[in-house]
Amino acid sequence: MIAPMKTTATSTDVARLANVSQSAVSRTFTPGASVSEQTRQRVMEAARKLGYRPNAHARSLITKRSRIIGLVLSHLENLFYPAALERLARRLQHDGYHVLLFISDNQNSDELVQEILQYHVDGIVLAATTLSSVLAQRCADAAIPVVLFNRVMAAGSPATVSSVRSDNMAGGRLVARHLCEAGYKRIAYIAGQEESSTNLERERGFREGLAERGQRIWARGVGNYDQQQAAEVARQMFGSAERPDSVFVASDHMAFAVMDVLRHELGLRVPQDVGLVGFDNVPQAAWPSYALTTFEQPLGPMVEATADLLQRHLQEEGRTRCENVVVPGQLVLRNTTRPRAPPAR
Amino acid sequence: MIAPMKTTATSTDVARLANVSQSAVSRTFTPGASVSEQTRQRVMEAARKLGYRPNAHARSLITKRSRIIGLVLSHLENLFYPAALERLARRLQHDGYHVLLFISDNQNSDELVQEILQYHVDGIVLAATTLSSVLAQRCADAAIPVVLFNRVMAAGSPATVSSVRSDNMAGGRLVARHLCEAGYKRIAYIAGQEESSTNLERERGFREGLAERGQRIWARGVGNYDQQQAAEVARQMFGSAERPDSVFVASDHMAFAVMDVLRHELGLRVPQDVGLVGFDNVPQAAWPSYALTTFEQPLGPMVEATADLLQRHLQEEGRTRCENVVVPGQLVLRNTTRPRAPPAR
DNA sequence: TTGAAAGCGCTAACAG
DNA sequence: CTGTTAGCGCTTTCAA
Repeated sequence: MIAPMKTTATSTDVARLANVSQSAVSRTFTPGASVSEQTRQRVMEAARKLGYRPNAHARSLITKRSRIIGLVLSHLENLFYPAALERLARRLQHDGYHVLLFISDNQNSDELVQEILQYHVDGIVLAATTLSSVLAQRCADAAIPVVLFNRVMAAGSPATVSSVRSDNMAGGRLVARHLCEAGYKRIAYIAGQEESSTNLERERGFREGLAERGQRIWARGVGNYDQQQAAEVARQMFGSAERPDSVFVASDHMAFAVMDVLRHELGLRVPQDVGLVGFDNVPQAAWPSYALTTFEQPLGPMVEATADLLQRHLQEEGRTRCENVVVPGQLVLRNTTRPRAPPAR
Repeated sequence: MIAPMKTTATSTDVARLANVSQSAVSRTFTPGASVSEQTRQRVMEAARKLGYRPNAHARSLITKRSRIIGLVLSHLENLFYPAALERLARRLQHDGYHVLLFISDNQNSDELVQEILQYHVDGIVLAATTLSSVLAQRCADAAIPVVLFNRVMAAGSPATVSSVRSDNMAGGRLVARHLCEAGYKRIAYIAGQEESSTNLERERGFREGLAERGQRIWARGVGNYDQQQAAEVARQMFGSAERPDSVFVASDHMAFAVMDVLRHELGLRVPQDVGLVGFDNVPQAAWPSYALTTFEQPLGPMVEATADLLQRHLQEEGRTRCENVVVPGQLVLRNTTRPRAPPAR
């Protein structure tokens, strides 16, 4: 109905049209500022006519808050991350924040930090298992709130940043118990990125769980959270007659590749010949073709915790003790492991 | 080695420390500005000491370019989108741009436009099959370059925005030919979102391809690009004895759900009992458990085209004719359809 | 409640 | 090549 405006209107334009001061315009668009209903109306009217919206850059220049959260990711093939990304972005958007995306390859972390800092983001979420801890530290040094998603700082790091993760240790332990109770005897482990906190914790819990039952890891390989590598490991590990009778794979994403090698390359049946357990419970784990038994990392609670942590850091302006949130997860039993006991009748 | 700076240094600080003017600092950080090697060194030195980086907001306030691209997505479950997201973000990041993410639910498109506009993004990529055209139009009206990814404007829209898509029509046609040549006789179609341009084009091409061979769609259902709905359609469609002998599903994502229903709920064999073809060629289509025959939408070229289009719009400051890029794709034959002809011996 | 004035951190003329 | 000056669009004292 109205001709598209070629140029963006400024608060000055609106003020002029509404016959008020620039401050009045500003106040109208500042929740909780004191403006009379009358001026507010006039300003809104003028703003509508001009298609005016406050310029976020000008605003953040003076308020020193950009309402932007930097989100650093590395690889999105593991479906856990896109899912997390979507939920987090939704949640932050709901709170009036927006996500600025950074893809990292784990190299050039210095450069990346500089880029992030330029935008004066209000907070940073590091969601990449494989990201170096120095990146986190750099960001924290710049006095901006950092929360690690699905990982913690490497042991020995100054560790001044918050984190959210699921209970990887407990998860590993539960998987071990489940496998033992199902009667598996030659239990293998396929690791993710070896030095990542997720892998370290999962493997530790797994070993402990096995030890409880007087067992230990019968064979071990490293998949680095990569499908190709995991598949290769599976070929080697299950290629000989003296093969494991079950395997815990450190992520669902790798587990799918392993299962495909088992079934389609080696002709082994899952779970009859080999029991298989993953970790994450990504949507695909529920797809009937896989029906993967796995430990669930509860995305909803993890994202909520992340957003909450961020909010708290933002409000408390600096002095907030960093926190390490651990959200509980659960084992989801599907069809890739034998049931716990033989049918009772 | 140096104590973490609590507060961010400004160009003024750097100028003072380096004993130069503020402009000298600015020039040092502006590629292609004229600064003597000497001053440049001194500025860099001072900047390093202070941990200085130009403030992106202040910069964009005056340059009127934010080097931010708004990316609007709706649902990320369809793996085509996370993959696109990652590549696009990488590419833009490489060019010195960054992606600000917006998740849309197709409602409140007005509000969303306002939010986007606040950030004065340099360009917008709309990557959601199901997004309303009015959103696109609004953005275009604000005189900011918009490129539609994997879709075009609805017919009848003012259509002043560029787009990148694969050759959906040709894809549909190829699928039809392939199915006919493989000898299928009762060929079904499961649609995506009915009014989306992707679905319209794919279905049209499909119908034409069938017509060429004197065939027509034998049964039809609507899955709305959703797995649940697609599964439900499959149950109905293949539940009776008079069932189709093959089906073209408008996206891989739906096709996986359909295949699982076929195999695991209805006990039908693919491809022996039912031939199945998808669209997209997402990574999962290559997983051996699915080995889905599908039409590939070539992500690399599509993303390149999107970035190029954006670049061109940005450089040509306004007057650029809008362009509709169609990148060619190809049929990827896997194991969900019978081979073209029976074995020759 | 309102307006005038100052200034956030930066770049872009314009002289020199 | 360099510094001075003005001002991007906004919020925020401070007085009225």
